[in-house]
Amino acid sequence: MSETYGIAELAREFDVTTRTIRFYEDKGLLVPLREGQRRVYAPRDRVRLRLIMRGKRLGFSLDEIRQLIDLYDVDPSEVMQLRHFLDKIHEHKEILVGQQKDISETLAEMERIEAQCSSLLSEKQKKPQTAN
Amino acid sequence: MSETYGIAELAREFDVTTRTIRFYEDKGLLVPLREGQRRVYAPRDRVRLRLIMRGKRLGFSLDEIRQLIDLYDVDPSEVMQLRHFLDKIHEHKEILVGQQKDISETLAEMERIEAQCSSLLSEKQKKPQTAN
DNA sequence: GGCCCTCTTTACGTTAACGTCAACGTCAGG
DNA sequence: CCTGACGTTGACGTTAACGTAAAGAGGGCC
Repeated sequence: MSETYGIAELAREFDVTTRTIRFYEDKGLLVPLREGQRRVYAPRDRVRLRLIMRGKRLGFSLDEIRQLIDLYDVDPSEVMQLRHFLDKIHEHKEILVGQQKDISETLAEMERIEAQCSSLLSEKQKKPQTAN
Repeated sequence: MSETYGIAELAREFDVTTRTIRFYEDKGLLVPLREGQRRVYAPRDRVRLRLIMRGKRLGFSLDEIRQLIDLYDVDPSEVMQLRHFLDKIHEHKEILVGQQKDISETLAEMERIEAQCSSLLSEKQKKPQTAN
């Protein structure tokens, strides 16, 4: 019933090399099952890989990403751990909100430059003779 | 009239080392004036440094950041360059929008986990005797 | 059996982004 | 004049995140 994947399969899907996937395993980001020597990836590994890629797009290190991923596997055993988790989550949420702010600032500036740039361009195209 | 800054001054303000600032200069991200041997930073260098830090928070490489910064110094000379600029801007805007999506997805998941986590916590605190 | 293909481990190489250390100049204060 | 704070260049060290190459296991198939 449960779908499984080979390493090359995942590599193609996420456009990374198999080396990269094994590297992530070395770093404790992925823990696939084995069939003999072969690595066998379950859907949860695929989800993890997706989380990893998203983390990378946001500029987080593999270390930070691992901590993040661990948040998805909360085991509701110890209260202390739950508190700690909540702290971690708050911490990361703040970083993300900061990034949102950085992005909207940057986008605003991009659009300012863009407008200025394309107005210059249309001017030039109206009167291409005036090299003024 | 125009304010200037020393390297240590900027380093303190942005919480980086002087080594880092010199490194950015090596990479062509900063081009301070000189007084004899000493580097003298103008307000525009300070702005650039701010842009660099923001870029880093968003996970861009120094190379990408340099390209970005260059966008702020559009010289309206050549039409070809303007077109090229517009392309670059579009390109980067798409990345930023992608990041926005990644962030809001992640934030949503964080809050889902957070809710689940704190509901577990409050349960535990109501009946701390049931180690169930 | 021979060949090809995928997968495995092991190990060394590489790039970016700095850190660290050495060796030296310069200027104000005591 | 000496010290100490601050600045300079240059060179080598370090860490993260892989790339690359070598050498071999195992299975399918003709």
